[in-house]
Amino acid sequence: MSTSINAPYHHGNLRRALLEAALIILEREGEAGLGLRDLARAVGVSAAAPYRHFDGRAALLEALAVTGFQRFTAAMEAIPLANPPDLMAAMGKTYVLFALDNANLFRLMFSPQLKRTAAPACAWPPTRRSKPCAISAVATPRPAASPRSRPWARVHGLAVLLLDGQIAIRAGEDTEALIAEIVRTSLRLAPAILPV
Amino acid sequence: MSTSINAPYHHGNLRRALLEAALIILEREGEAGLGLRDLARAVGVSAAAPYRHFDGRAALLEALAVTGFQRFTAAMEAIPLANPPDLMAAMGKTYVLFALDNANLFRLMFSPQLKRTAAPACAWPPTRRSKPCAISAVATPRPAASPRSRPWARVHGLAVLLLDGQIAIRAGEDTEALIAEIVRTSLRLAPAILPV
DNA sequence: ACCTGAACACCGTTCAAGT
DNA sequence: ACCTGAACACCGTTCAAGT
Repeated sequence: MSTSINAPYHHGNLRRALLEAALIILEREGEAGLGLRDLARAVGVSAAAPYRHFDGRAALLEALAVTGFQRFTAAMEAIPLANPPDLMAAMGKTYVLFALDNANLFRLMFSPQLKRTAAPACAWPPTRRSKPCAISAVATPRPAASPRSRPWARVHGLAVLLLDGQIAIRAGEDTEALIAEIVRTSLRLAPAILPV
Repeated sequence: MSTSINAPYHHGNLRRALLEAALIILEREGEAGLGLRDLARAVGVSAAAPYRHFDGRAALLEALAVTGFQRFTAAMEAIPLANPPDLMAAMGKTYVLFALDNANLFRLMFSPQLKRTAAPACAWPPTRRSKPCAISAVATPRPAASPRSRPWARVHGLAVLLLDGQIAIRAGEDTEALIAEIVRTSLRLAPAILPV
């Protein structure tokens, strides 16, 4: 019986189990509270076991960030497929809600302490040219980093302001509607009027 | 001779020495790289000595944040006294430049992991009513946390975007001028047009 | 190939003891 | 009153050894 419980870890899915447990701990305790030994304990494995799958704590954090960017990109790329009446507003809303729903993961994704060994997998907007969807029309690649060419900057700023509690949402307010309105206004004005 | 070197620490300025050294290490290594034992070593004192002056690492971090807010507030309050032609632009520029010049301290000041035991000393805009300067005309107290009532939110967002590298400044660009222009535009439009 | 156990050099924190 | 030395329970990381 104990064999059936431990069996999966001998079948190659310890890496996934570690990542899943790590995501939960990260969101509950924050990055500082995510210890490699705690993680190994949570998954029921020895303290040294994670080192078969990750080069160390920094590598684990980067792997978490990469899965974060994958989920984030997937969520953003799903929006145009639904043909919403206001595409920009819908994508901005998804952007901000992802940040609020995955606060610590989002913070980690944009943390300056990330090693970013797998650079292109740790960036938004995605740099690959293979996906010709609405994103490429809106998103500009890294090199052209002029403020004018970064329409997502405003939305990112809004997300961070909400995360930092710098913009507080009053009790009883319709969070989603408020965010949608702010995002809509920001994105509409951004290219037309504002230099950011 | 060794007496003259160690003497200051017996005269009551170990606390200040710790804070000064901590600020340097924080800016060089980031919050994660600021260890209590490293700090004690850097100041030439035993590992237990800091505990006479701070309740622990969290308390030291909060003390750092408090001095950060003090310096920040002082810098901001100095602007109106100089009677600049465009007060808002000047204050916004000071805000953003402080963030860039004290990146890790600024991040710590708004970090969600801050204990904030001394709550009013860990906030911007300052909550005290004692200083009737231009700030009180612009800054709104915490309770009224509506997006509309937070003109500093946009500037804070810009600061974080620059810190995160989400808005990159191209090589050869006039950083100060660029920031000043963005800040000026943001602050002017904020109360009039935008809901943030 | 994948995991364990024990070890190493560290932490933050506490506490008796020194001056 | 302020600091030291030694100790405690932890870390992240490494490495021989197990299966």
